[in-house]
Amino acid sequence: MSWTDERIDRLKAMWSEGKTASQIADELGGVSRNAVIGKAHRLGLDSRPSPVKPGDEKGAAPAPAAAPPAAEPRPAPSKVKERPAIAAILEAAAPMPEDEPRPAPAAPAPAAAAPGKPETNLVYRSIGPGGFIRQGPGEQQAPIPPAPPRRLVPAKPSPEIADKTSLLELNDRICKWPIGHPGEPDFHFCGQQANPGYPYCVQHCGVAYQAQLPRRDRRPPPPLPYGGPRVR
DNA sequence: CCCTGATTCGC
DNA sequence: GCGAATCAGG
Repeated sequence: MSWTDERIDRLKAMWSEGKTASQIADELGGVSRNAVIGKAHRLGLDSRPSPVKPGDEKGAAPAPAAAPPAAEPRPAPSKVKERPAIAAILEAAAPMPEDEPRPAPAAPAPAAAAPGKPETNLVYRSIGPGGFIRQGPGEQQAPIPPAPPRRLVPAKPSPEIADKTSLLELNDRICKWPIGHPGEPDFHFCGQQANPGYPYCVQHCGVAYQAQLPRRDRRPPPPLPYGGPRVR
């Protein structure tokens, strides 16, 4: 597999959505997690919290009196990873200056919502059975770093069709909107009268067909063929 | 062990 | 440019 423009776009999108490299690799298919990470870096996508990158490092506060070891050149190719003795000494010698101006603990934490600013525009776009979120074409990264609190709900069919509509009962006149997840005991379909010409009822058409933003080259919409997060 | 992302380096 | 191998933290 090669990195076509299309695949690169998808990579960028998913990367900025916060998908893990593994997820992205899975959805793109044909590439490994490493390939995704490698590509992301080559593209200059912003790096994400990595377990191995604490952020800052030494240099910010060198040991007070101790020595500036002046970047010891990597010595022998020995397999020794660190020398515990040295590490311990450095650690002990650096009693953490901590002269930073601490914010007063009494400072109120208004958190997300500033008083004068009512949340103007929510960016939730849609949550279909796949539960995906769309945003304007211009917006590159999701303004929702914390995972959206979406959670699929039991979603009962209306009382009139309390008896579940099974796969075998589907025809082109009834809504085929899936309720639940395939394989689960109560998985069934909406079963309402379908919106003529569409596979779903009016309500579910409203969910399934979002107003398409003016987009010249249409991107394949959701990476999720079906499914969404399983609710357990 | 599993997961994660970062980096290296031969191709 | 690509990505497997490797590293290293959670």
